[in-house]
Amino acid sequence: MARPGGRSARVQQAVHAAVHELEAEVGREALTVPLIASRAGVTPSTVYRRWGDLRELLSDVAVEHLRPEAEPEDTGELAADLTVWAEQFLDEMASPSGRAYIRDALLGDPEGANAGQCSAYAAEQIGTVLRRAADRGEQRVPDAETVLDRVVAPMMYRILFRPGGLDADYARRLVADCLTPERDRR
Amino acid sequence: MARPGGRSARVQQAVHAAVHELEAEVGREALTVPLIASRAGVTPSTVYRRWGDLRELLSDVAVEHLRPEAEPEDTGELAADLTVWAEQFLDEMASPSGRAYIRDALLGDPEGANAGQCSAYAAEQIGTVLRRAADRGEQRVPDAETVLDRVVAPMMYRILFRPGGLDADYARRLVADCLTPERDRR
DNA sequence: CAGCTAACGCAAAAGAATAGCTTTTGCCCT
DNA sequence: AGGGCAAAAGCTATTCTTTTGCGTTAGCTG
Repeated sequence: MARPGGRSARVQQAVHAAVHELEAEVGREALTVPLIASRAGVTPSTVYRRWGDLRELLSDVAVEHLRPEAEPEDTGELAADLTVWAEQFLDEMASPSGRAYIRDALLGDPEGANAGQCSAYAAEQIGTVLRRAADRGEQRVPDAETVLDRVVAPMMYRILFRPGGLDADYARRLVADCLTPERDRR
Repeated sequence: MARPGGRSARVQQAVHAAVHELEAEVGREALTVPLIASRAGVTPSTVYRRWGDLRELLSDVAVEHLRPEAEPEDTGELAADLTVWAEQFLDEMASPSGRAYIRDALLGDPEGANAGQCSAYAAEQIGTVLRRAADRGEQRVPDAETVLDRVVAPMMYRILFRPGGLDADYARRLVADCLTPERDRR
């Protein structure tokens, strides 16, 4: 955006707020650009020009919803920190609204910038957990890439491609397997 | 569908064929229901009634594209079989058209049936590879779930959420790590 | 072969998206 | 401060998509 301040900023905020309100009032399926624009006190053409289409707008909004609200909990031990974080992550992402936001974020975003942001959020939180562990002097702290591959990716894959059968125990198993590489599998 | 044979089947095939043709001719972005319907020799309302909207239709077509065309190669050894398969899988899925099909399949499919089908295709191919290995009497053959979690899921996650930086070497590493669980990580 | 009904065609109407042009409003420069 | 430039929003007409109601066709069943 060439003009971050003033009217542009107000319009962006009004439109995002309108999406939030209308999502709650009429449901995601019933959202349309004219409806959102009218609620935001803006003309539809403004929305089309700024966002291109409804999908891209919803993609933007979805990324906001997916931003973590707090720092990961600090229990004093890596395994517990990661487990708690993974359980909560899975819980949020696998819920109906979480799945809807993920899909929206992926969808209206051919370049992958919004999707990349989602991954960056997770990477950031994991980085925090791992850094704490390293600062405490814990041994065998994996790197963030490994945790993304071994914990986050399987959860996301199942959320997107294999609906059903996801629970906190699965998250715990992934974390445990990730932290104990010598464990034998059949 | 209550009437699998006759006209219904012909319409379905004509519409799918029209999508294929037009994808090649005008590009995915330019596809519209009226355009597809006219090419298929059908009225738009028929398409809307059968598929609901464009996204669901494209989701159906995408799943067809994602169906594997051949059995996995048989090299006589599990590690090589899996490596070859993963390399090819990543290559196809990470390509621009592969990514587009994945997104389409996920998108127009609130129930997740089409997405589940994609995962089932991969599981089937992996199952074939693992079964061969077991029949040969190889030791330490993982189960299909493990391969999905450790090989397929990370590739898919990166394709969807972290564009860029994907190559055959990554696929090889995932397979190797999956087959040698005692390997130490930092 | 006769009846039933799902599925399609047709056409009208509602709604959404686009494009051209005008107006407003930040922002920068003197 | 004031003036000029250009980005962004408003307005409106037009096009295209989507929905809907009703009549027709054509598989399926007895």
